Amino acid sequence: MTTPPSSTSAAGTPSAPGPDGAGTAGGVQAVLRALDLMAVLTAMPDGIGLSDAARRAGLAASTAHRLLNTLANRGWARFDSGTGLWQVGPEAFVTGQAFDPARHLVQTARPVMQRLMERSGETVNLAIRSDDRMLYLAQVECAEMMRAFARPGARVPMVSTGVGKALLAAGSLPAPAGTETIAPELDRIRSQGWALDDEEQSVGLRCVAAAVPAGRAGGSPRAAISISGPTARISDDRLALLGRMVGDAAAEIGRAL
Amino acid sequence: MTTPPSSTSAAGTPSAPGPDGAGTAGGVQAVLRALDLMAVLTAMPDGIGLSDAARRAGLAASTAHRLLNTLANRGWARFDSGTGLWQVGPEAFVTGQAFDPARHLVQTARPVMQRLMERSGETVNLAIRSDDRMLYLAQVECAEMMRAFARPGARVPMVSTGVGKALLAAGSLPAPAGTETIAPELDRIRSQGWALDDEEQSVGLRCVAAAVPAGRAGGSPRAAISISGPTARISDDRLALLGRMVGDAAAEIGRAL
DNA sequence: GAAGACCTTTCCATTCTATGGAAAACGCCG
DNA sequence: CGGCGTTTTCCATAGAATGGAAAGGTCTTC
Repeated sequence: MTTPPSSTSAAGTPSAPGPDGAGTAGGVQAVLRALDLMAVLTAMPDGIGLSDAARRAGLAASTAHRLLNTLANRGWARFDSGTGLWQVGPEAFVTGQAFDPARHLVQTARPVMQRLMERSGETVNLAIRSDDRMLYLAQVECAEMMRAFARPGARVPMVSTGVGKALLAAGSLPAPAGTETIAPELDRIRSQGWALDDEEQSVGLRCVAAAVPAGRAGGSPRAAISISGPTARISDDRLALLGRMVGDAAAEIGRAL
Repeated sequence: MTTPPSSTSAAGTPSAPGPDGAGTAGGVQAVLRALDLMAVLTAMPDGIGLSDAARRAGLAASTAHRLLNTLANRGWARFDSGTGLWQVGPEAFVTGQAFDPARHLVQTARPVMQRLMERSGETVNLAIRSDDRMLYLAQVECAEMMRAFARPGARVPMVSTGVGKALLAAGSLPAPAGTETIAPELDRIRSQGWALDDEEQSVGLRCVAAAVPAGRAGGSPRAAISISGPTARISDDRLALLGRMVGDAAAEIGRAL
């Protein structure tokens, strides 16, 4: 059940949730602080010490200590007694897997991505829009070890990446700041069917991308896939071929949805 | 559960009172409640209404409303205005990807898993121990559409699954309750090099599994991989062959770590 | 079409809870 | 050993979270 326009199970359709208390900016303070600590742990996947984490989150050490222990009690953070550092815990992974696009999209896209990787010989990525950036959901790496830059979970700007531009050209709304500056390029993308990121995101790295058509007709695309590799391999004379391949794969994923 | 910083004080002070306030059981109440709500969202990946979520978390509707909005402000929950339901948000996915084993283990294991899937023709899973259960981290699905039962993020008992028994046989500690009852089977697993789950976890589903040797010598294994498929295809006369394949693949992953 | 049922959202006085400073345990290095 | 940075505990206070009640919606039923 993807998006039935108006049919709801039983409840009255609520409007968008607004901030609850005008006095409490953003919500419940203790929860916001705990989430900020989780963000700190996310930024330091190898672990971080208590006082360091407290500093980065702008908290007193005793407060950070209490909050981290609270998070650990539910498995969202964990204390590595070997290194003496705090890390993201297993529950965060479990819950992250329940993020809807990660379940459905990745599930159906991965086989197609795998075949695309085999045919093109390059790493293939899947991303969706999240706010004004692109969020990488999955990756199928090519054999050529060429440390990719965007791991799943990473976010990148829309206007400087293949996946982002492909989605913008397909009419993703609202248009983020800076879209105007690449309007001509978006036109070209629409006519040729694929987008190019020519070392704009990472030096030496080129990406060829295409938007995944929305499952339901009339819907606007939410995801895009890309082939990425060193400029040496993604050469000018291969662009058209790779563009066709990524476009076909994107269409195939769209059909499978 | 994770190990909170230990205060293993063998020295002088007689530690009378409970740690960090006997009044605050488990930690900061508001945070615990918010995490409970996240667990509710995790259990209902397709979304859940506010009052339903409040009921399941044992909270007043107004409290749940406030906490969900707080979570949404940081992107951990999201309100789908189409369905009027609350879901896990993108930040949970981002943070979940920072869970250490998901980064390293999956990264290095996936190519090997892919090859194992191609050679065996069956779905391949990777799991680690989390508390007293096995947590599935990654999956490489076979072409034969055979809806697998364990998606990444799912947790299963150790004593009734291939991956769990393989890890127990390899000496994972502490031994969970019920280990004694399968002691003979563990002996067999050790001698033959692979474990079998014969429809114990899911009817009609057989798994052949092996533990991934620890990266560092002397360390105890933390992960295991399995081949799983319908009993019809994982037939008795293929068991030995599949067992050898999964054992070889596990060894290869261990070497690559 | 009006009443009813149910869910969501806002508001606010009260109470309980989170807070952070201080000091105590701990570990490290010179 | 003595000093320093860190982690951990404790506690009085301030302030934040709480939940009941009521308002605002939507869909159903009669």
